[in-house]
Amino acid sequence: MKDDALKLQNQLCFPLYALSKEIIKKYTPLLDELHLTYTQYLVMMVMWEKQTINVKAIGDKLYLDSGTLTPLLKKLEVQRLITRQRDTSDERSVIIQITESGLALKEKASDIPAKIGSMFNLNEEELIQLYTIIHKLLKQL
Amino acid sequence: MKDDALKLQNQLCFPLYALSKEIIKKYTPLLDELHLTYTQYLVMMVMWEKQTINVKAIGDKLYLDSGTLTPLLKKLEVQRLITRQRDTSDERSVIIQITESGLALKEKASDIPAKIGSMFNLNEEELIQLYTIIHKLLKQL
DNA sequence: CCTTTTTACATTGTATACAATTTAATATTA
DNA sequence: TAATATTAAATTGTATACAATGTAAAAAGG
Repeated sequence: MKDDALKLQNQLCFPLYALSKEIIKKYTPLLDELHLTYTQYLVMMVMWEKQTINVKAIGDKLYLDSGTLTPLLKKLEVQRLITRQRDTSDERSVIIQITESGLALKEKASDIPAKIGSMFNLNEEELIQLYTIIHKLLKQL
Repeated sequence: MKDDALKLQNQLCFPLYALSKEIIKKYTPLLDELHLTYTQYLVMMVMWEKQTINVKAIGDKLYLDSGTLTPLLKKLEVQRLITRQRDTSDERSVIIQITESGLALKEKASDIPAKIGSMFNLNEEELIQLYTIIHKLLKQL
């Protein structure tokens, strides 16, 4: 690798980490109204798409393990947004189901993407570049 | 904003968050040898550059607050990598100084950037695009 | 100069993250 | 099929993150 490229890569890992945190901070006030944290919101997005899915599959989608998901899902259960039950056909697995309240919350969350998007002043070309590179990296790692 | 752009932006926040976490996971085995976590490594990078700096300035550079830094800096102090002392000219401020051991650790860490870089199969153009867009976003947020 | 405000750090409380281990169930294979 | 290996969750322990609050010091301003 060229020296320049090495230097540049050095200036990428930290900004990526910082940017990720700053974006999550922007979500926080919007999600407060729904009584969700960012990670809980990610899980609910999966649930809005799937309605029924097990813990393992949620983890695969969100790059999270049971150590993170188990307590988080218990909190969503307390809020009556989901239910948790063992899979009778495979007792190792726990099936997560969205509730009526959970589904209803989707409407309340519907304006969040646009609000967050409006904070990103990127043009279409930049969005596509960023999308392309990030997904390429995620596949590599 | 166009619908397409909105959809794309939706597929950006989460991948950014996931990518950031995956990259940090790649650092972990390398940093284990130095008995540092990723965040501790970021602080040490600041110390290698500055030698002497106060907590507030570290926080500004790394987007971290005293709630995160105070306990982390105490751990680095226990490891004898830094010292902490009140600024006599402004008793509100705490001055962090790197120690000999702390400086010595820089050599051990010198091959980390190249090792991480080798996991990024991006060409120069992509590196520059990513760098440009991330820094643009960080400035906006 | 004295009151008010701001600043820097520490503390408290909540919520991730994740490695490592444990437990129970299922799959594999000798 | 009995022993072994693998898998899915849960648990434990450590380390962030950060909002909110507390505390003490410094700055501002009347």
